[in-house]
Amino acid sequence: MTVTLADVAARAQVSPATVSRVLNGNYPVAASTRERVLKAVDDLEYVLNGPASALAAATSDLVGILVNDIADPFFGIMAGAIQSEIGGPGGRAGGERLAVVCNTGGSPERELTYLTLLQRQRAAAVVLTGGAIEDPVHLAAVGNKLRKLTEAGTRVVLCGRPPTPEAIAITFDNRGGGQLLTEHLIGLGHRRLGYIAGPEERTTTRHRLEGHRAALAAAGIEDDPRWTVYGRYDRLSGYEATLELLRRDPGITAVVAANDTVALGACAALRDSGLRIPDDVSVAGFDDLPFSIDAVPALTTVRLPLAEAGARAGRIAMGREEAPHGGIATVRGELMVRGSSGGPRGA
Amino acid sequence: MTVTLADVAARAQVSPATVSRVLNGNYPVAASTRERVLKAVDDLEYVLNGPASALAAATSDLVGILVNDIADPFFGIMAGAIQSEIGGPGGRAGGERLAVVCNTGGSPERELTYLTLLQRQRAAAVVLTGGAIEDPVHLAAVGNKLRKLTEAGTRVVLCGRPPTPEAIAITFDNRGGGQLLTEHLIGLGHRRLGYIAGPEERTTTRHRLEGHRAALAAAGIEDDPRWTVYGRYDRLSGYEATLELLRRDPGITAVVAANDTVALGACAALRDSGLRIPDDVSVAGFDDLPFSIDAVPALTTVRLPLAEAGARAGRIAMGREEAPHGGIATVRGELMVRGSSGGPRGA
DNA sequence: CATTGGATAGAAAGCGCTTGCTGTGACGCT
DNA sequence: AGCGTCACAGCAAGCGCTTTCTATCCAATG
Repeated sequence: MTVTLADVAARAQVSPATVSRVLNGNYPVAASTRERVLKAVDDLEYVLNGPASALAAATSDLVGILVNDIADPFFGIMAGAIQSEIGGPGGRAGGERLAVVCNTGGSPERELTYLTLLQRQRAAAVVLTGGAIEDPVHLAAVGNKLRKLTEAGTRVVLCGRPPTPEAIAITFDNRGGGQLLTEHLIGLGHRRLGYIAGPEERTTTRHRLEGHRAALAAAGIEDDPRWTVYGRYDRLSGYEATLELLRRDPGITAVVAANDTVALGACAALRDSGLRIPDDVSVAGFDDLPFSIDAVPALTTVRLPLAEAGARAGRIAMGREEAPHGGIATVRGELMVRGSSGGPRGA
Repeated sequence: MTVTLADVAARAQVSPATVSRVLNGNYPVAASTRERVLKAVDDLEYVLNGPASALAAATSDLVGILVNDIADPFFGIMAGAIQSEIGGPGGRAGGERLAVVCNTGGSPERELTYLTLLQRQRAAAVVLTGGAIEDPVHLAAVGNKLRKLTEAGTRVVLCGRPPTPEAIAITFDNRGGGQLLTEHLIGLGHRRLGYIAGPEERTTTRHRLEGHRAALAAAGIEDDPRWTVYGRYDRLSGYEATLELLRRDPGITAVVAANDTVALGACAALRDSGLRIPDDVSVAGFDDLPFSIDAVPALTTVRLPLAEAGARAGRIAMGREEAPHGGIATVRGELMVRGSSGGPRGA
């Protein structure tokens, strides 16, 4: 029924070994033989059996990419960039690799399960994106898995994740970015800044918030606890948190959001509350996703080089680029000042 | 070095066959034996060898998802929904499956290569999303591949793609949606409507445009060829096409875009041209992606139930839902009237 | 002309798992 | 008591490929 290597070998009048070598191209095969084999492959429409060759060769051409939410462009952009570099069809690399994008939904258990699944498939490499969860138990479990994977020959790279001892990391300077943003707002004259944070247990959330607070501290502004609201990384969360901030202190003149999506929710809440942006309240986001420039007014935010970071992580995962010195590369964000931020009301 | 089934068997004092049966749970094993085996698995931190079992069982637990652009939420949303249904970790289904998201970038060759790669992996199922390319040669090649896959036991489902004889299809009524949208605009009094189409060779482009023209025809409006510009499904394309439309006929009072992303570009171009939306020119999108509601004014568009369609496709692919009658289910879009559309200038 | 060695091709031993078929006791039936 | 029936467990034959080692051929060398 299905065509096997042996069938091709028979048709080309060579041994299976030779066919295998033609297909893998890592052993001298006479040109005439090669052609005969290739012709037979073509005639028979032969398709290699992936599992069988993975078993025999003890490696597969699968590359895992773990993301929190595939529907979020933040992850989509990174995943796309990683994939373009791992040498799938159309990529520049040699062998044809299959990217396995795994959607963890931010759940620690799923993250672990997916890592096990990838280990089971003997993945060639794994790239984990997005912030980590700061639960020591989970962190240890992930670390353990990553070590196992590495030992089994799987290359592990973190992209936009805090570094761990177990893997090479391309990490974003969320702290610095947060600081930049808040400094900008303070520079405009703002003194009462609301902050909409992400989920409390995520590293990304903490780092961005730390940057924000560092900027406040540097300017000698006391951070009123009422000015910080935790939420999720989605639009609705931004909407609700903004209403909450307004309730707690109607006097805030700026809202800093955990990311652009949250910022859009904040804008909507402000508008619905009859406030103008930036005349009454300034808004800032984070990430500079493509849609941020289309908000009205366009969002002031911190641009993260998502595609570049993903591409680099992909190349490192494929061994086509050297790992950064010390195994860690920190990528800075760039402040994008746009229409959503301005001087405070009455300034 | 690596732990194998045999090691587990030895430790649990049973045969490898028994271990395999415990792990697959499709053969009676005494409770006491099972426990012993499970304990051994745990002690040894055994991880099944995916390729080996795929080879032996002649099926894998990989499910392919083909998308045009993973960074585009349109595809991200569908991919996420499909994945949540195929029973990966956290999904409701039984076995743990790995979703392989393949980014074709809209390229026909890559599409074919990925299908071959999935065939090679003996994927359990494949879901193709997004519009197809209307090149007969390519269509035939894809059809051929799909037939091969089906014959090999891979379930093939199309999601948001025009039906083909080779597969079950959940398809969007792009034509009807396009018509709805333009009817709405005509109803508001518009008579000079610019249309920014997607790439000319895509089915989605053609269907939406056909709907638009049908609405025009029904209202007795002659479609001036100058009013249609082809482009890509991205923001820049919308921006440039809008300027082009304005150049060709400054008198247009509405712009219908191929999708929401294009519509945002159109809005930007109009704004940059000093035109107000919808006072001077109305704008309409398509898809109702999450950001569309955050545009200012919010985008009038056609909502496509991306997540529902994806979920359904996923369930069908997993054999957990019956295929629709005749193998084709058509999903309609819903007109979402929002702020970006209004009566024409001077009405 | 015998010898050496490079270039190819083949034989065969697995890779680690699944599964059809074959035991083997224990149980219940007549 | 005798025998068919179950419920489990094990044996062993692959699944289709890779790769080491070996065999062969032929040109080049002394």
